[in-house]
Amino acid sequence: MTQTSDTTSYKDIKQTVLHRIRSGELQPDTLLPNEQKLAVEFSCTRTTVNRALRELADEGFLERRRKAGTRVLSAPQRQARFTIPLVRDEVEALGGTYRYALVSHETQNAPDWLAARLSLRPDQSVMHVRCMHFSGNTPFQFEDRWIVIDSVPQVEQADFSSIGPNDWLVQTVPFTNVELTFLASRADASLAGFLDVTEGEPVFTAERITWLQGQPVTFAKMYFAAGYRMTTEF
Amino acid sequence: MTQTSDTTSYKDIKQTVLHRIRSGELQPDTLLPNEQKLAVEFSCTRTTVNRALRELADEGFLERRRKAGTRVLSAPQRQARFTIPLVRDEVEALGGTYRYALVSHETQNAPDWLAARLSLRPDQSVMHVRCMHFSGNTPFQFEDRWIVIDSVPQVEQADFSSIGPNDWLVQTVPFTNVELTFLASRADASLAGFLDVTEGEPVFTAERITWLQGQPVTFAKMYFAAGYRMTTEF
DNA sequence: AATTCCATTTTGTGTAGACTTTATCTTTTT
DNA sequence: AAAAAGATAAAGTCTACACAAAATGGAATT
Repeated sequence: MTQTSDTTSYKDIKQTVLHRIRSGELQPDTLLPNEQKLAVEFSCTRTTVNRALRELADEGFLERRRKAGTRVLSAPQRQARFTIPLVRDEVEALGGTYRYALVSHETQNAPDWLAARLSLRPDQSVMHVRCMHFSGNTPFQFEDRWIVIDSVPQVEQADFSSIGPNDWLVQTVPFTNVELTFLASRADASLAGFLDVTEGEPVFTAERITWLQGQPVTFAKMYFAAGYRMTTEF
Repeated sequence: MTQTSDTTSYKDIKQTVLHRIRSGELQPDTLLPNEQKLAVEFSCTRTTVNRALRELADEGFLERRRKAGTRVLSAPQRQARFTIPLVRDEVEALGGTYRYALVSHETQNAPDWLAARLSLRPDQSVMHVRCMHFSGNTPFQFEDRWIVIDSVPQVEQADFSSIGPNDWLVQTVPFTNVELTFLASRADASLAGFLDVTEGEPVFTAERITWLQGQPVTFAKMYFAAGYRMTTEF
């Protein structure tokens, strides 16, 4: 179907099975025929069927268990996949010109709440960086970030006046584990000033904790300008 | 490594390659050896290497192009996977007792903004349902939903006094396409009453548009109680 | 100098078959 | 009846090989 070729591809099978689910031909909780039988039906090998069903299971449509078989999930575990863009990319994708400005940075002992959050010893020192991201001259995001110096000692040589701490970290410790949280917070006087909104306004906020092989690397709060919407399709 | 067997599995290869990336042995933008060579290195077939690299590319670590080869992504396209839970499950996972209450429902012509949003004809009628989700006696979420009757005619027989519109829709048209948006909004007087917060407070809000094979099915705004946090790890 | 064309390399995907792992079901034993 | 043991079915994964598709880099042509 998809290609001009005459063989049945795993993509064809995915599409067909998905169609059967959506049309109601395959009811939720129904058991599918086993791979062997589907292979006969689609006149292809079991390998091909396996890949199709495996991917559909990955995508949250099916549940597969050895010996038990493959069944249609009744409450589809649909998963949204957010691709978290870098601020620069996001601004540019929206047609703006990206501009970065450092607000402040200083090294200090980890405040208690941060030490607790990241499981730091109370004496560990962190670099506190605050900065702004603009789209043209419009505030886009205010970033409030702490970086654990023991985890990234090079940070003491970093020059955050020209490069944002996020960009710097992505370049320096690119592959990390992340805990991401979205919430709505309230603009206090200071934040209202940075984002050019009225004090008390709702602000879409993302918190991000980053770990490198079990070591806490950074905690960031990102406050987005009024009207910001984080959207995804799936 | 993972198993007791003596063959190299695609999981071993994934782990090894990922480790080489994290440790800096494979720098961003570096080209990996081709599948043939890796197969020799890991003494397995190219098929096995292919699966490992394909999955790592899926997960956003690598970029693969025919003829060009496989390279480490410099700005890892890490994707957050949010599993969107049903409200009931979410409340129960947090240790609460789920309770549902219908606030209002009525059939009407689609308001202009909704017709525009969902590409409806101005005369198409929709069912407007408002309801509350509680954790014990604490407000958890206020749901404001429109359902396109032409797309789901059965909705006219549905009894939303006992079952939530989301649960009903999941049962009725389980497999759909979704556009999901997160934002921060401001509690107006009515919403403040429902969620038991002060008027003007920030409210974490999710909007969800659902399509069934190109047909708009439903638009929902979900307003979460104060302090709500949507978290994911990846 | 630019463009078109083509060979080659690399990933993408299919076939055929084997062995492995796990969970379920059945049977047997307690 | 309950618990333990064993048979078996289904998915999971690997090997070995083949051909397809894409895109790149260089050669040929304009």
